Amino acid sequence: MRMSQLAQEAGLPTATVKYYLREGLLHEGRLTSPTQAHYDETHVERLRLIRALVGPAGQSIASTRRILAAIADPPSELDLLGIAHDAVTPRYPAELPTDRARQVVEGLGWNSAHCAPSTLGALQEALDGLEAGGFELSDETLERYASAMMVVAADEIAEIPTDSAEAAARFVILGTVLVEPLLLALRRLAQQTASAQRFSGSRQSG
Amino acid sequence: MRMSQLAQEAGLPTATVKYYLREGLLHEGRLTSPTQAHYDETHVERLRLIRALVGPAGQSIASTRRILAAIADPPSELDLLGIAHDAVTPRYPAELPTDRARQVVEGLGWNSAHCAPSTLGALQEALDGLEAGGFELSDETLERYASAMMVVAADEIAEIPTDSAEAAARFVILGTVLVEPLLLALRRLAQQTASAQRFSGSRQSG
DNA sequence: CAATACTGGATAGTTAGACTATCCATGTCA
DNA sequence: TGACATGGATAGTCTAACTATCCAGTATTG
Repeated sequence: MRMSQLAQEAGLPTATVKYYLREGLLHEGRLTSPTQAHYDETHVERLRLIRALVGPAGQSIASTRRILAAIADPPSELDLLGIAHDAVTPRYPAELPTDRARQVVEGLGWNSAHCAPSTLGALQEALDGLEAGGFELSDETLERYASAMMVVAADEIAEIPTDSAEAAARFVILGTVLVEPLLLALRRLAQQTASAQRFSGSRQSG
Repeated sequence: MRMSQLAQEAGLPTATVKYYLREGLLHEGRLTSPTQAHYDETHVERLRLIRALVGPAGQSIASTRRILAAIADPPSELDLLGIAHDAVTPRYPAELPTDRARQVVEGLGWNSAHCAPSTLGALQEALDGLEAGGFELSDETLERYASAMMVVAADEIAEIPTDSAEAAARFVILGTVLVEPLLLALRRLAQQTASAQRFSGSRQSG
């Protein structure tokens, strides 16, 4: 198919498709002449993936490019997560001390040596944010949250496909990013459900 | 204190403080003359909160304004969550059908009538995103994720302070937003921990 | 085979969001 | 008194993500 049809299939203006081509998010079509190209189903799928990443998953174009690159050139299983997380985690100021984050991680019985610095930075920022908002989480609460997320994470790690490096990379990298909005939506729905139970039934729709 | 000192306490340029004043995020200082004003500790705290919201919590200025307004003018406990979630959830296209989201919620044994439309929209988008990425979550996996988030949510709902409407509003609204980055960070750390366990020990730092 | 429409690629322009800089008529204080 | 700071208004900057225009080169149609 040609570009206008590709754009139509993906529900995007051709100008946007051209933009994604320029930005290297979408692979080139097969040139049939110096000024004409053909696109196929892989382009349609890629566009859908791009939209999912920059839409619900909230990734930037630059981050999406890194994610797609990591999938296309799969790293070894050993540092898959590191690369996935680094591709996705914004840079934190290197001077941000992560003492408290480390302390929390160790307190949970996890080994902070296994944790990427950028992820520890993210935890530190989250803790700082809560503090700025006047929240203090008890250790027990933090532990409950952490074990809840461990349930999710253990599940995900267990389900990493082992048949091919490509499949594993795709699973880990996309799973990292695409499951985030799912979890946040589930949390809110759970809050609404729990709230309805606590305030026994009648709540106005908000 | 005066503006330059306020800005210094918060670690921000005065131009930014002025901007937040203009945008209505920061309450006015007490005028001591037509062109001079005094600020106090509440302004410093407010600035810290604003930075936490627009920083780690990733909220926009407009969303931050809604959040602060909801805290300042606390709604009843009954529709607190609805307002908190609406203040925070981006608008979803109204025509987006949420059939599947409803079905998932009901399948979890929750009552979709207790769920805000915007939150169902968020769930639907998350599910669509996963599908676009070629993921299919089994019902069991979805259930495990949902119950993990219910652990978190039930905890939060149970801890809503009951002494004052202000305290409750602050807890719910800020908790909704500020805990999100915490959960995402914990999930990644849990993944790294689980991964290290699965691949028995030696993983390069990423 | 000429007229027309469309294509891919390059380049420039737009929009929105979040600041940032400049001005200026007061205040303040050494 | 006079240098400097302040609050408020206004305009400018910067980045990200598109969007519009242009143009030479096909494809297509009568």
